[in-house]
Amino acid sequence: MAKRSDTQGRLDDAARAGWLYYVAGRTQDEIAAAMSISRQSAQRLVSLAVAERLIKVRLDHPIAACLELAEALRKKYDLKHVEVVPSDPAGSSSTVGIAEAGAAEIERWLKRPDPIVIAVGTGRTLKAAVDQLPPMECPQHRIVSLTGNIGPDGSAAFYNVIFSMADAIKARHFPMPLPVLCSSAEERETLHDQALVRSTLELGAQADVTFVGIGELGPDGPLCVDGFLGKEEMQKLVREGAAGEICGWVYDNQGKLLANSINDRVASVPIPSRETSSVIGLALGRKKFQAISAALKGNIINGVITDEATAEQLLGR
Amino acid sequence: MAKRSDTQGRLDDAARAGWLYYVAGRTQDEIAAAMSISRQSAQRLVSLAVAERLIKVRLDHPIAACLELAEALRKKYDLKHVEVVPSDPAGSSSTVGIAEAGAAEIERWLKRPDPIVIAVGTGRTLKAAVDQLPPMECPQHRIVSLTGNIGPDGSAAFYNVIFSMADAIKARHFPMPLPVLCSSAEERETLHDQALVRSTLELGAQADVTFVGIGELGPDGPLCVDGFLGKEEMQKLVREGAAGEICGWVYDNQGKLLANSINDRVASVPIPSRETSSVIGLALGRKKFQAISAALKGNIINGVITDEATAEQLLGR
DNA sequence: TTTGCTCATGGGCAATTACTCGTTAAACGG
DNA sequence: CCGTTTAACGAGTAATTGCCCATGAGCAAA
Repeated sequence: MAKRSDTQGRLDDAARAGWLYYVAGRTQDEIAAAMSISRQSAQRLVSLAVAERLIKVRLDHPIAACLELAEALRKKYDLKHVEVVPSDPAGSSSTVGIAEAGAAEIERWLKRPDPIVIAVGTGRTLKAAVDQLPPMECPQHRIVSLTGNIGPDGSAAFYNVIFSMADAIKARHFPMPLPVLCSSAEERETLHDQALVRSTLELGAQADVTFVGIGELGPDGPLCVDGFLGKEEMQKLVREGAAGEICGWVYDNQGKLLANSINDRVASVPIPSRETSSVIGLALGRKKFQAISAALKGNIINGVITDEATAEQLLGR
Repeated sequence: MAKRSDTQGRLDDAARAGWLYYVAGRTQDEIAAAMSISRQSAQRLVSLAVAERLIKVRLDHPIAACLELAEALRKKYDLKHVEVVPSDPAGSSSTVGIAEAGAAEIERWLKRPDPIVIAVGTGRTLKAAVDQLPPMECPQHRIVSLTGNIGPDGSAAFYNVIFSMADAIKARHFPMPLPVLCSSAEERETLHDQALVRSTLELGAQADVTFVGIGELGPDGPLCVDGFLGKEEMQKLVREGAAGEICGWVYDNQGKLLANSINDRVASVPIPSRETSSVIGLALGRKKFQAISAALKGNIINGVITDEATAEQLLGR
């Protein structure tokens, strides 16, 4: 073994040790014995092989791509939590996979023994996720709704998810006995001054984790479809640069809340602090791309659950 | 997380855990926390991902192919030690690489602090390996030659390697003061009865490790070239099914020693037990393929150092 | 030749991981 | 519906691995 101090020889040894360790599955002790070096040296060679990128690991499973996309998204937007689910090739439903994944994440939070406050927004996607929740007993937690549960016509809004959720998991729940949009900023002030509403507002601010849907704008967006906004108002919003909405809060394509008459009238609880809690958006699909992208850019949310295709769009791939 | 008992979901989890562990480099504790499972379960998932071949490791280094060939050879012939060196594309010399690798392996044994007995055969390949040995101080070991050092013309044989080796490593050495071939079986008995020879024979039987060259037969094989056998005798041997020789012991293509007049006259020490010691053959090249293959099949050697091309031949690739 | 620097080495120790065992829960078959 | 079988789980423990540090060899500049 004439000269082993040269770099090439050392890399050869590193490759050999790395191969024995990762491919052949030997222990570092065995490698050390086989190469007549100390175990510590074997360990150094293995870690050198890793550091020099000689060994490459890949995951042969559909989920692998998702995890990579998730990691890329997490880095790009500095997120606390990202989940990317495989895209349904048929791609018809907007809740395939994401609902299960969202439910799984909600369930992870619910499993915690220490009491937490979970805030939820509204929307079809979130509803689908909550519908996937298994029956549980979580009396230690509290669920608070960020949005009002009174529809534009006075009836209960369909996609207010808090009741389904509370039903499934047996937790104390705090709905917002309000409409989604008030008629004016003054009315909102009055309504928010009510004792019941005020405590809900305070609870919302304490949320440990928040799950929200992300709504796109335009005549087919949920705000219009569910009758909260007329088409004219919607067109005006879009002209003013609105890109999406979360719990009724409308933001532009940089994720900045618009300073306009709509946001002055939104009765929802302010979205909990992204500094102290996780705010996780559930959304996928080409139609919602702009809304998701803007929400991420503006740090309105610091977590996202989406699908492969949308994740790739968000990464500009 | 509706159903997690199904195999698909479990594999997904395994993939996720495997990805987090191997790609993201998280610890199993972190994975367990992230997936809301116990650390033991995380470990099970990671090991499941490995068992199910979900994670694949690849080594980007020329030596990887050699290591794979070595592992395959080791399994095919149940060998104790295999080393495969990259083939020299020019392929002219029969000692390129193999000499260095052989020297490295000899050196590994020499580095051992506990006293061992090293037996050596003869041949050009082995000589080249020994010439690569760095100066060492190994007074604790003993080297014994398996073959005589007297050539057919009464001079010292060229490729008896024990003197070069002893010179380089300063160890006690035990040459065989004999020819390679005796004139008859009776002469061999007489010679082996000498006190000096007898102790060498006994020492050879105790060898902890043996390094031998592998000779091909035919008019260009070492036995003929070095003048130990005439062409007529060689032709007779080949007709009788001889496929190769190690230390003068001639065997057929199944690695069985031939029961003929040549083996009765070979003065060499019997090849040490493959049950209790390592017998490592050094050889490469198309010409020696048959000899190597037969030696491996017949378990005459239980270790081999060769090159990529020869290894592929041996594996029938 | 001496001095100072760098780097590989091996010992020791703490962290991490793998395995075994007894228990529990779920699936299966009668 | 009940007993059997299988698989998964958690706890505990042994094995393995990662990392820090003191040491000494190799080497270049003084």
